[in-house]
Amino acid sequence: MKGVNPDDPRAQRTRARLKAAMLELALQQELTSITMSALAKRAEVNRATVYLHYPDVDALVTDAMEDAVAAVARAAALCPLDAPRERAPGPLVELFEHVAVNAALYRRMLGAHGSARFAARMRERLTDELARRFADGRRPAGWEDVPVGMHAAYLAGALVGVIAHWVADGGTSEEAALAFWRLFRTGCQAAAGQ
Amino acid sequence: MKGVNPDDPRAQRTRARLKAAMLELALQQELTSITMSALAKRAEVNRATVYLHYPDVDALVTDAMEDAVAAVARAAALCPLDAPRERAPGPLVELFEHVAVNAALYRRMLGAHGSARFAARMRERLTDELARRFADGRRPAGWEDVPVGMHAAYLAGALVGVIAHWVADGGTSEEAALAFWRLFRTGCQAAAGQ
DNA sequence: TTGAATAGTCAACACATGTCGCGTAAGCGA
DNA sequence: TCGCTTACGCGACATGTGTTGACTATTCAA
Repeated sequence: MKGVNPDDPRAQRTRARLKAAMLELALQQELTSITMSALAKRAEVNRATVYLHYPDVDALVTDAMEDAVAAVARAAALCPLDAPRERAPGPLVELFEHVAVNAALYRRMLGAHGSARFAARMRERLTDELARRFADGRRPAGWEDVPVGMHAAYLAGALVGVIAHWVADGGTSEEAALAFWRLFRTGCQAAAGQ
Repeated sequence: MKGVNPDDPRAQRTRARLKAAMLELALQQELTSITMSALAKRAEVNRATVYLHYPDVDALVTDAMEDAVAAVARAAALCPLDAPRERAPGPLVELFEHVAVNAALYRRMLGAHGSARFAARMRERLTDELARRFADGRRPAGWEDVPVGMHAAYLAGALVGVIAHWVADGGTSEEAALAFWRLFRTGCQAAAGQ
């Protein structure tokens, strides 16, 4: 990892091929068994070149999943808080559908042989997105005496926990989205009512 | 990792030395930079011997932290659900105090360069412990239409999320325990009241 | 106390890793 | 188009990894 101009078209192509190769390999084997050598070979890039862009496999994994993480964080922050308890809001359903489509990837990423960096990144993005939203005033009522960061971290962790449990155990995305929404929403409306 | 009798006193001594060496090294450097060679040297054990007990660094990390994980899971399952919202129950406070004492370790374990296996193990233990408790009938009211596993995974993830955020950001264990308890408890009592 | 079972040590192996310096060729500004 | 910059390929190097087989020493049972 020296300095490589990220805007150089050659560098962009190389990174794109490396990320594509990573996603292909991640579908076939555990992350811990994916080597820099195998990545370089599949991406048809010299092994030394990989280190010009990523210091290790984990960094490449995280970058390859960045779009997915951003989509999840955005969807989470878009959920209207006043949706009825019995019907999960659209963005949340779409979030779980996105995870369902890429379930094999998320299972690998969040599993025992997954990526600590990805999991940390996902929690962090979710926490930041929710904290920003709460700071904007759009925060569920009833927890004004809890720091915004804590509240955001609580919900971000809960979402990651439910996703990890769901992709490992199976079930439809509708069930998972509704279960999460009920767990969140009940506390929310109840707190407002007392 | 062939077969080694776990009860053999020689094997027990070796594992104890390896786990101690791991905890020492984990306080000094990132987990990703801890090598089997360094572990073997510090534990005064031959490098080849390490592989008789642990297939990789992550397995050793997880085993070294197993007692801590068990303590956390036990404490979480012991919390009385009817404790007042303004005062976190004893077991929860003790849980956060335990984490505070070992904050440096938890920060490493749950951070970006931490252990996916440890994080997954902790969530899993917490989920199992809570699910067992809920199955025993000691479950917060108001979520009967949510699968027990999902509920347990939600809370386990939330706890891990709060701990990760707290050890990264700082603050007293009392504050953290109370914040978590308020986040959980409000939803809980509110749900029962409607 | 003696002997069988086995955990540990040691040296050595093929392979992966991370990092060089050098040469080539793709990209960009004038 | 020309020339400078630099991403990339290539080969090589020291080090870490995971495994093996032979030897030593600890443990436990007869």
